[in-house]
Amino acid sequence: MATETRIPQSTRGGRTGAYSPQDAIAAMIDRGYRMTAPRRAIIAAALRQERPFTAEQLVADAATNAGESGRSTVYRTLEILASLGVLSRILDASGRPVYVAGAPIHRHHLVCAGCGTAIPFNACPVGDLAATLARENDFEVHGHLLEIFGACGACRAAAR
Amino acid sequence: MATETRIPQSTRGGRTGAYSPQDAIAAMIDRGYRMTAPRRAIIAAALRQERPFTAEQLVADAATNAGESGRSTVYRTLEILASLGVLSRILDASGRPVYVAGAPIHRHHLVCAGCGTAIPFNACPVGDLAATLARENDFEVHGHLLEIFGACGACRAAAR
DNA sequence: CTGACAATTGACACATCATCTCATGTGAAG
DNA sequence: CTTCACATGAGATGATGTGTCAATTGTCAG
Repeated sequence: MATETRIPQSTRGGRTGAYSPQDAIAAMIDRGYRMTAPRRAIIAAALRQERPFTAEQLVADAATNAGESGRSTVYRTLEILASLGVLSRILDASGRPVYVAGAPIHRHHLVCAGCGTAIPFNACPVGDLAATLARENDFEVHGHLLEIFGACGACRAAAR
Repeated sequence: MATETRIPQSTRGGRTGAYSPQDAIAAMIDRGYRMTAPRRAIIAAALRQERPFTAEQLVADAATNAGESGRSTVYRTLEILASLGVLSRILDASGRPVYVAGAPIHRHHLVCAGCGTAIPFNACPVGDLAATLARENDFEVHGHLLEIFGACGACRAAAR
């Protein structure tokens, strides 16, 4: 069975809800996935990132810092990690999909157009509005995406 | 000169703020763009769409229903139309960019995952929150994107 | 009306991102 | 240790998008 939701035990990365590689590995085994060398390398590389990253970036990173994982394997593993909540797949300011560590509880971020940093926030102003709109438009709401774009302090300073 | 904002005169399509081909052509000429046969065909094809469409779909549509416009021309013209507010470029439920008729006043949409229809809405619950988050995170807000995903009535009915 | 010039076109090359296939490799259960 | 289903990864394929440049064409001045 093991259908329970996995809660990461350690948050020593300082990020709320962040998984350690061990947590991620445990979560994968828990779901019946085999633990292979490429997967370990990809998990390590993914959780090593400090900023949102594209799948293609991780292909390159895993190639240099780990033992050459194939593109297919990287894409597949990222997909699995996203499905487990270890990573979330969000959109950057250009609408391109990027991965970021952490569970996609809300997919709400402040996204810096300069450096790509996505600062998550929990306040959700959408709930009531979504319910109202759903009623008015005969629409069944499944989820929502709120991304606030702009420039972080560091990037504004660098621009000067 | 002619820096005034163009307001579409006709809304007979029934959609709020929709441009007619004539409006779109006038807006382009107004900005100094030349009116060519391919552009007329692309405008007509774009405004004929009843649902959000990708650039590639319009390449195909313009090829069959109009006189074969090149891919480059279609992409360039859609970009111009988006810059004029005739179309907006939004993201579908998969994060892929699609075009939809109308000005992107807020980029707020109810997006149906089934048929891709994007129902725009104007209520914006983000303003105060964005200001607060900006202050707390030393972040300069440039804009935001709010997309509520789900299923429209027609698609729910079709599913049954 | 007509010529001239600059905007525009579109075929094509190229780049990026992502998915699929399938022969080969390997983790892990027994 | 054997077995086999799961996993890998090289390469093909395809979708999307950008850049180039010679040929074409809209528009304006005269």
